[in-house]
Amino acid sequence: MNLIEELAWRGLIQDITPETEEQLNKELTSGYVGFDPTADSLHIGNLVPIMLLTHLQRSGHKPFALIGGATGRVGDPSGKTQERQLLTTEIIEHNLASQKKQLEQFLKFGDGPTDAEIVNNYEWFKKFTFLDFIRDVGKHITINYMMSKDSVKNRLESGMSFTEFSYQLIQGYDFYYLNKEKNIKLQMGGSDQWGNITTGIELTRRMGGGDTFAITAPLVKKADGTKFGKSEGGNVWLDAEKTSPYKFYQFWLNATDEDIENFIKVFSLLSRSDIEKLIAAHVEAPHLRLLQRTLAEELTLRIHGAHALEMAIEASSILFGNATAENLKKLSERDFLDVFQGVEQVEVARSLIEAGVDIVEMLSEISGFLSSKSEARRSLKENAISVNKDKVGEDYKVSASDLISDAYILLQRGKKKYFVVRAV
RNA sequence: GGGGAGAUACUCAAGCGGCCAACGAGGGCAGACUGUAAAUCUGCUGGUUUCACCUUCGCAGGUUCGAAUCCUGCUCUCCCCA
Repeated sequence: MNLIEELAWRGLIQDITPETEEQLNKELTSGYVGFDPTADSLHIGNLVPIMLLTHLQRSGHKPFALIGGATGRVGDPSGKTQERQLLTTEIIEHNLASQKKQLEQFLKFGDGPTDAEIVNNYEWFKKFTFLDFIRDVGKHITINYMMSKDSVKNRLESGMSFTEFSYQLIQGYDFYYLNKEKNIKLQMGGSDQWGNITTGIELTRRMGGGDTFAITAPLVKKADGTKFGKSEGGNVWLDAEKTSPYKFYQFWLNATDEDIENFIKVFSLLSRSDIEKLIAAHVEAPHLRLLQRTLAEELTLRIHGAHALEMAIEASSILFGNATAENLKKLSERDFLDVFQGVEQVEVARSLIEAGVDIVEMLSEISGFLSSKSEARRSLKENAISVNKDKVGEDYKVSASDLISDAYILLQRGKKKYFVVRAV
C-alpha cells in the first residue's frame, strides 16, 4: 500500500493536488508540515499533521517539520474570525523551543536519506528586508489572487490588518524556499491550510521553482459536533505537565463508540488489517472497549513512555475497577503517589483531620475541591460523594481513620472526578 | 443628525409592582441503567450560620410599606429614515 492509499483509508485526505501520487511513486520525496508556535506545547489536534509526517517517513520519504519562528510573528488568519493578538518575541521563542523538543520524539532523526529534519522559517526571513520581500516575492502574486482565499474573504466584512493579509505570502515563500534549498516538493497540513499551501505552490511556480504538491487532512470531528481535543480542563496537551499521562489516557479511553473507529484510523500506527480485526472484535463485544483501550495505550506509550502508561492503567483500574477502601489502603505510599500523580492534590494540617472534620467543610473550604458549601451539600444530597471509594452522607466526619498510608484521603465526586488530600 | 427597539443567571429566553433567586430551553454537574460508551429516565445548577437570611435582573439615583418590573439620568447594542 503506498502513502496515498494508506492516508486515504485512514480518512486523512481532504484535498490533494493532481499527480501527487505519481510524484511519490517516482522518487524519494521530501515533504513538510508547518507548526504554529501559539502555545508552549503541542496538543492532540497537532497530532494529525504529525501523523502525516510519520506516514510519509514510514512510506520511505523524507519528512521535515517546519516551526514557524517567522510566521508565528505574523499570525495565521486561517479559520479566525477576528484579528489575532500578536505574541511577544520571548513567548514565541519559548514556544518554539518547547515544540521542537516534542516534535523530535515522533520522527526518526539522523543522517539517513529518510531521516527527519526540523527547520525554522525565521532563519530565512530574519535577513529578508521588507523592500526586498515586496519586490522579489510580492510582485509575483496579485492582490486579486490573495483576496480569493477563504481566510481573507471571510474577513472582508469584519476587517483584517495588512499583517495578517500578508500571512499567506510569508508561508507561501516558505514553500518556494524549501523547494529551492532543500528540494522539498510536498507540503501537508490541516484542511484549513489549503489556501496557504496553494499560494505557496502558485508562488513557487511563478518564481521559477519546480513542481510542488500538496495534501491536506480533514479536521478531526466528533460525532456529536463538539470540538475534538477538548476535555473538561480545556485542551488535551502532549506535555505531561499540562495534561497528566493519566488524564491523557483517560481522554482516549472515554471516546464514544461512534468516534473511536475514526480516531484509531487517524492516530494509530497499526496496520489496516490489525485495525480492521480490532473493529470487528469491538462490534462483537463493545463492552470490552477494545478500540478505546488499544488506542489509549498506544498513544500514551508513544507520547509519555512505558512507565507513565503503566501508571495510567493502574490508576484507572483502581479508580474505575471495583476497588474498595481495603484495596486502596493496601497501596504503599509510593504506589499511591504514582497512581495519583495526575490527580489534583492539596495539603491539609494533620491536626485538623485528627480532630475530625465535617465532610462539608472538607469538600469546600478546606480542600477547595468544590467551590462552595452549597455545592458540597448539594453533591452530598445527590449521593455523589465518596471518601476512599465509599459513599458518604451529609453528616459524615473525616477523621484519622480515613487516612491511607497514614497520609492521604481520596475524595471523589461522581465516577470520574477525584481529589487527593494530604495530611501534613 | 432624526425616529424606534432592547440590555435578565454559562448561553438563548420569559417575567412588566408583591406568590421572583426569578418560567422555559440548551449547556453543565450528579443519580439510576450500562461498557469509565451512546440513548433514556430522575434530580441539581447565586451564597450562607439552609424550614430563615443575604447578594443578584446594564450603571447610578428616585417613587413605594414593597421594584427585575414604575420614574429620571448615564453607558452600551440593534433596527429604520436622512
